[in-house]
Amino acid sequence: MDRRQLPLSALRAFEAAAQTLHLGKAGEQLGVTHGAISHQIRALEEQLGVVLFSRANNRMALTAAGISLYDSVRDGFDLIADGARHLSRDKMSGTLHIACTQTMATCWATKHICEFSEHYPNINIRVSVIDAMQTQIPKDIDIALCYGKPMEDERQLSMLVSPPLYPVCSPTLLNKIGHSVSVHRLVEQTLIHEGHGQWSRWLEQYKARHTPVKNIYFSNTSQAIAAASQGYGIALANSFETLEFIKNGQLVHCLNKPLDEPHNYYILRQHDAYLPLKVRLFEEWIMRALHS
Amino acid sequence: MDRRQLPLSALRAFEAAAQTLHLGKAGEQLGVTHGAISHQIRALEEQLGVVLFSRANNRMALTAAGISLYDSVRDGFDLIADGARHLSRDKMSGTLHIACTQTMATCWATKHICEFSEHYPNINIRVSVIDAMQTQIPKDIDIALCYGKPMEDERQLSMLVSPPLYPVCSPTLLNKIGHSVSVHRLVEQTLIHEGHGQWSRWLEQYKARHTPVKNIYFSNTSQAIAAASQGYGIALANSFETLEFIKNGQLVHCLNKPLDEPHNYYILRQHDAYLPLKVRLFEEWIMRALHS
DNA sequence: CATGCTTGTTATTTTTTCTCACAAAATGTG
DNA sequence: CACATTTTGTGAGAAAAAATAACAAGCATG
Repeated sequence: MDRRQLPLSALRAFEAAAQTLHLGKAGEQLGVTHGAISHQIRALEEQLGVVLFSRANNRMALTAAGISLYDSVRDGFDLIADGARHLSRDKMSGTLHIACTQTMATCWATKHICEFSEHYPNINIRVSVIDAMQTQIPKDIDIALCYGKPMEDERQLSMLVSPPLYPVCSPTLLNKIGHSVSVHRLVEQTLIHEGHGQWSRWLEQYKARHTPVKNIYFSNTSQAIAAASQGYGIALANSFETLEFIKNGQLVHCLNKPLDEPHNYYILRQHDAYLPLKVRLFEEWIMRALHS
Repeated sequence: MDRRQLPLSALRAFEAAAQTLHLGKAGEQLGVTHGAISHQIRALEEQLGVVLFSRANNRMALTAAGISLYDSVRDGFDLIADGARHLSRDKMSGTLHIACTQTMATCWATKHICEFSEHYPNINIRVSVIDAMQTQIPKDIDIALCYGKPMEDERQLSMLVSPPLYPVCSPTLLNKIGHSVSVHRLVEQTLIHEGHGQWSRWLEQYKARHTPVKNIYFSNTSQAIAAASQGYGIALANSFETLEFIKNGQLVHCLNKPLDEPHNYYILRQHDAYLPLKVRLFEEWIMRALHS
């Protein structure tokens, strides 16, 4: 029996008949007459070359082959019906456990997580903070938004965005230091670090031999950005992290010299063959947000 | 999505499209044009109220909902196709391990086992001997033919035949003792026992107070029958056990007084939810043999 | 033995599905 | 950039499949 020419309607009729063992009731289930069921079953038996029912004594009973086929068909249709049932937006439920870095939760992801939550009102969202540069995620996390060096792992879906880091500061500070500042003038300002050594690489990339005059170190980027937005110095951050601040006028790019970042935003998921729909939906949501 | 009105044709078209991500190729798989697939998918999306493909850039890609549905549909159809594939007689293979008592193998079951084997030439048969009155069967036995008191167990299928035991002897012996022999005359002959104390119950049922004159004891019924057929005395046996001997003229009923037997022929199977088709087929074969 | 229930069958009608032809949009190519 | 090619979408009509209605036949039950 070729997969591509399964007599599906006949199999559905057979299923109903096998369940009820009564052509009339089977027809009622499917909203047709007993004749329709009879036709379908006859055609099915002919096509398979196997007798599925014994019709002795005016009563239907499954043959061994019929029982065997019924097992398969019932379970197959159950699988399909369950799959179809859970597709519609209002029927989706359960909790989606998302994890992301502190910085992402503060700067970029919140907006998209909240919009996702509004769009799928019956999915409960729980957000946990994890460290950046994650390679494995805890068992209770469905999906994680990470930032770091791309890993080769099938569970890991690279988001293919590697936004460059720009020096940013408050507009006030930019006015003070002047708009067409040189690399050498820039590094005379307070540099706000966020723990990943990115300023060193930026300075190296732009051949800034000068040791920076003053440095402030934070443990994560959102703190660094907050400090920069309040005028305390110049931070290095990418457009995802600074998007809202720049829109609000709290931050500006103070030099058009990006750090080419080998780091990436990526998604980590549990390694399940059957990824739950809610996980796939969130992934799709994030991907769409990134590419628009 | 109600189980009884799944749009099966549309789901099959969807499956092909999801696999190929190309309406033309999907149509080719199913032997239709791309237009047919397009119609079906459109109808499916409308009925489910869910977008299954993103059609941006002249290229099809599954949405999250589409992936989820595809998982279900693919596996569901696989299940059904596999079930249908294994139905036809010449495609069945593997080994069926049957067990029965020594007596059954000698007297009754052999014929049916061999005819079954001829009818399903690709199923290998292995027959093992087990003790009668079995309540559990070894793990490597697929199905067992037993004889004993009916047990209440879901794995046990009573065959509902409880054939009465008749006194039988060779025709020569019957001529010697006379055709219209009384119970009291009968028990003056050599009684051939087979280890289950059935003669005692027969004598009790027919109020034969006389202690039988001579007794021979065998450990199983086939030995007792062989002895009786060779004229050594009178055995008690049922029609299943004596069928061939009576047909051949080696044995005759020597008195029309049956022992009402509380024992039964029954079938024991492994307790699997999915009983393999070959097991069901053999069971069906035996049941049909019994009721015809 | 008659009545009711169940399955089977045939001709016909209804519904579904498919095709064909063309449209629209995007991609790749010279 | 124009043009051929590829791919999906669509609508009317054709083809195919499925369902119906009405009746036949077999069996069971009372």
